[in-house]
Amino acid sequence: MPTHFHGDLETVRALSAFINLIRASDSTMTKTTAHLEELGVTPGQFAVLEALLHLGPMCQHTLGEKLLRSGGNMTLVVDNLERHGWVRRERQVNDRRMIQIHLTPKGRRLITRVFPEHAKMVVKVMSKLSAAEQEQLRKIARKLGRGADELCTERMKREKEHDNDQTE
Amino acid sequence: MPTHFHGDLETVRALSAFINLIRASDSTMTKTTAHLEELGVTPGQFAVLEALLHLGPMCQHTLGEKLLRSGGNMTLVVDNLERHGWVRRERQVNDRRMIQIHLTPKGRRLITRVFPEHAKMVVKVMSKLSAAEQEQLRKIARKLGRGADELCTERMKREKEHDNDQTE
DNA sequence: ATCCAATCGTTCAAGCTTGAACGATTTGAG
DNA sequence: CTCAAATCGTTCAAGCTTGAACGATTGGAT
Repeated sequence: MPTHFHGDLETVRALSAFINLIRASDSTMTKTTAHLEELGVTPGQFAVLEALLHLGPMCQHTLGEKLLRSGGNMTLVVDNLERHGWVRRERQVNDRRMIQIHLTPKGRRLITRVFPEHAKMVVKVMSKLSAAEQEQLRKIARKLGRGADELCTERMKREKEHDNDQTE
Repeated sequence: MPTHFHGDLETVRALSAFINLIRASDSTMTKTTAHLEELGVTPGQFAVLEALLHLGPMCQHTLGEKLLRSGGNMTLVVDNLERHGWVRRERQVNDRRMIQIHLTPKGRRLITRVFPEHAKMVVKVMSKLSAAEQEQLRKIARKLGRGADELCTERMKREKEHDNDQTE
């Protein structure tokens, strides 16, 4: 969608980059997760399984941070994964607040089989870009994502200090 | 999240670009829509109001295409916007299947007031990138988005032909 | 003129996502 | 040690999103 907004150059530039970023993300995500549907695996579930496969067992909170999802969401997704028998919860003995999530053999078999298909689909979608463009995209997107996250944490820090100022 | 996946160079490159794209989109979207919350405007509602402001009245189906949302979703979002008195439905006389969505004066006042704040936030988030980087991002993301959409329509076309082959 | 296919909006069930409130557990300051 | 604050997972209400099924309407082929 072209931005039919007329304003100063800086704003138009930022809005154009933004809208194209969002739409590219939307389209590629939809495209690359379409094949999961028939397996009864949701994108959220796939993301958890993939993280567990490539990063190893971890507690739900860490999982939520990695995947940018809320705690409540992680509980639900892990519930569903557990119901399918793809992961198991293991209460930590040294800190009983944490519950580490492990792939079951069944879950490992699933994600090991499904991930290559996913990777193939990503390669196919990305092949619309040259290798150099993919590299540029990676660098720029990484920089942008980091920046946005920093803005969020900065704002949270400010609000926290502001709260402290008020309560003192 | 680093991809701890080890495979051939092409796959690693595509996956790295992909994951950073998704995360950048997620983070910037979250950041730039945070201020809408306090107004009782959801991101989906904001998107519709903005489209109506900058592109003019249009029917729900077109709206769904522009915003990459399903028809059922558009019905719900327009319902909620109508409930707030921000838009009105107008049945077309020449084709009674279509319903054109118009901004009400109240809705126009709202989006006219809110959009600049949104734009300011986008500029702020994007300012982590140089002007040249923003331009590169726009071009690459646009190319990628187009490519992914084409893949989708191609697949739909193939499936359609396949259906025809079967029914014939 | 008739009828079939396509288009558009609605409805519904299912699932995802979030934020807030809550209980259990741990940590650290005094 | 003691207790307040922080951390972690759970629960819940609310809202978003989709796909499929459905009725209304239109266009085109015969």
